[in-house]
Amino acid sequence: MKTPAIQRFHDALFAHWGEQHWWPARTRAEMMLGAILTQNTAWTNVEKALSNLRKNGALNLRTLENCPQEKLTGWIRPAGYFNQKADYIKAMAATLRNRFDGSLDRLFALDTPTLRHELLSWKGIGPETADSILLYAGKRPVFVIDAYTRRFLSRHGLCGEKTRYDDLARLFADNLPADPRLFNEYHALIVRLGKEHCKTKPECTGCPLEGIARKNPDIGLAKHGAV
DNA sequence: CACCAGGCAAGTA
DNA sequence: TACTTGCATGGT
Repeated sequence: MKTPAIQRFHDALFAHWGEQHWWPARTRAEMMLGAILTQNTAWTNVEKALSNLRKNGALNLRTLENCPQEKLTGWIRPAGYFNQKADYIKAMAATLRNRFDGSLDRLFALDTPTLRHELLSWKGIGPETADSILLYAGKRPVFVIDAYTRRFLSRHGLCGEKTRYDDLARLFADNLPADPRLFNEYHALIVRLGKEHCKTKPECTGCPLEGIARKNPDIGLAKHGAV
C-alpha cells in the first residue's frame, strides 16, 4: 500500500531540523546498554545511569558480566526497573561471551534476519529494542517503531490505535528506500518532533508538518491534532 | 497528589 | 491471539 505522505513528512522534517546525529552513543556496547535502559523510561534518567557506568569504567560487557549485581543495580538505579534491567544486561553479556566469543563483531556479522531473531531470543529484548540495535548499532535498514513513532503515525491518520508493530514497520519499508541513514534520521526527527513540539502543542500550530497535512486530503488537518 | 517517559515478560482466558 | 499486571526512578 502506497502512502506518499511518509516520504513527504521526512523531507519536511529534515528540511526544518536537519541531521540529528543519532544514536547518542560512542560504541555499539554503549548503544545496546542505552537501548535496554531506555525501555519505558525518560532518556534524561538513562543519561544518569550511563554516566554512572562510564565513571566506573563499566561501559563494556566484560566488566558488566563480572561485576557484582548490587554494583550494577546501584549504577543503573536512576533508569528505573533496575533489577530487571540488571538481569537483562547480565544475560546479554553472558550470551555474548558464550555464543559469540565475547565479540560484538561476531554478533554483528550475522545477516539482518538472523541477527534480529537472535536479539529477540535474548531476555529483555523485544521488537523495539531489537530494531533499535539493528538500526543504530548494526546500521541495518530497519525502522524503529516506538511510542513516538506510534503517536506520530496515529496523529496524522496513517494508522489505527491497534495496528500491529510489523504493520507499522511495513508502512515505512513500503514507502522509503531501504537506506539505514534515512531510517536513522527519520526516526530521530520523529522523536524530536514528539519531544519538543507536539508535546507542548498537541494542535501542532506552527508544526513543520502543518503545511503538508493541509495540502493532502488523505491525511486531513482534522486528524493532524488528534491524539 | 497524579501522571508520564524512546518496553518487556509472564500469566490468564 | 488478546488482554492484564509488575517492574521503579525522576521530572512536571
